[in-house]
Amino acid sequence: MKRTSLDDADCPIARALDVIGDWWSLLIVRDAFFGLRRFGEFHKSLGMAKNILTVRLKSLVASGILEAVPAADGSAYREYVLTPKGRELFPVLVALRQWGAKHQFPDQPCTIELLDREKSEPIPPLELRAADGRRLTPADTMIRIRA
Amino acid sequence: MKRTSLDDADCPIARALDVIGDWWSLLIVRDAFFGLRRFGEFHKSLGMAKNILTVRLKSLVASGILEAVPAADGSAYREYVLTPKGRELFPVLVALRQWGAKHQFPDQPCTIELLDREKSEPIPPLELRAADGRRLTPADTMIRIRA
DNA sequence: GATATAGGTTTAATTATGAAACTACATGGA
DNA sequence: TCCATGTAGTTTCATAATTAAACCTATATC
Repeated sequence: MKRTSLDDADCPIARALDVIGDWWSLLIVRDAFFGLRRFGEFHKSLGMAKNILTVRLKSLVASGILEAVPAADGSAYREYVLTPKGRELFPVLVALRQWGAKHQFPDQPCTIELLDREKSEPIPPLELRAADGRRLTPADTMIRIRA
Repeated sequence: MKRTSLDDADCPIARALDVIGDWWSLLIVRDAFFGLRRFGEFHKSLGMAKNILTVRLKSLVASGILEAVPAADGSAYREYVLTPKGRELFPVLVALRQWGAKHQFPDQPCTIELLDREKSEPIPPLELRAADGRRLTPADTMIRIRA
């Protein structure tokens, strides 16, 4: 009666969620994008129990999303940094951010904005586009199962 | 000692995950995009325990992601369909799908493809672009907290 | 009306999460 | 050097969530 594993599912969404589909992992990744590297930094930022932070960090390292490296300041501690695989989660975070900002702030608007650093202006919503550049709605897409 | 709630966090990612950040919710939404509507359809597709399917459906309805409507075939049963808010999760699912397909199929490539229906060709990776169309990497972005 | 199916609820066992205490090691200061 | 403090965890125990299976009721089918 274990938590059902999705790591052998055919669906890439299921496999992705098997690795990062819990309450904390993507928040750790978010903080890693924000520049946090140390156990204590994550702990303070997220306010989560230390034992489960330990488990999550180990899991993210095991999944190849984070890498544990010697501390940059020369101290004997470790630091956790995003791997290329982890950095490629950026669109997932942006999509979640945009959805959350639009739909989960019913009273006053969200005060945290993602900006284009060069122009200091907000980043427009992610759009799904076809190879030829056409904007696509969900209905414009379909699933194909390759033999 | 309840599960820590993130629904009052300032961060839109945290608020989004508070609603859909569990193992099953996004898979239910995925199936809803695929056209599934009935309790039994979700149950069969996902293979999850029925009681927690009940809880998740209720939660998704309460969050305004799904809506419970009378069955389309005139029977007395209910069906669960995506609301506009739920349909706007599409970029999240696409981002997860693309990441999972790229990184979670180490042996043989993923056999499930998302296609542009009109051309029957694969949909290219989501890209983050500035208002002026420049492609943005994570390093090209920054967070601003509005006063 | 009898039977089967859909859509749940209930129950009990297992697993995950959480808070706090505890430990080991590193660092900094007197 | 010695002590105090900080970092990074681990351990323990209580609580909450997930699971599987049995059960239940209303609906649909014959």
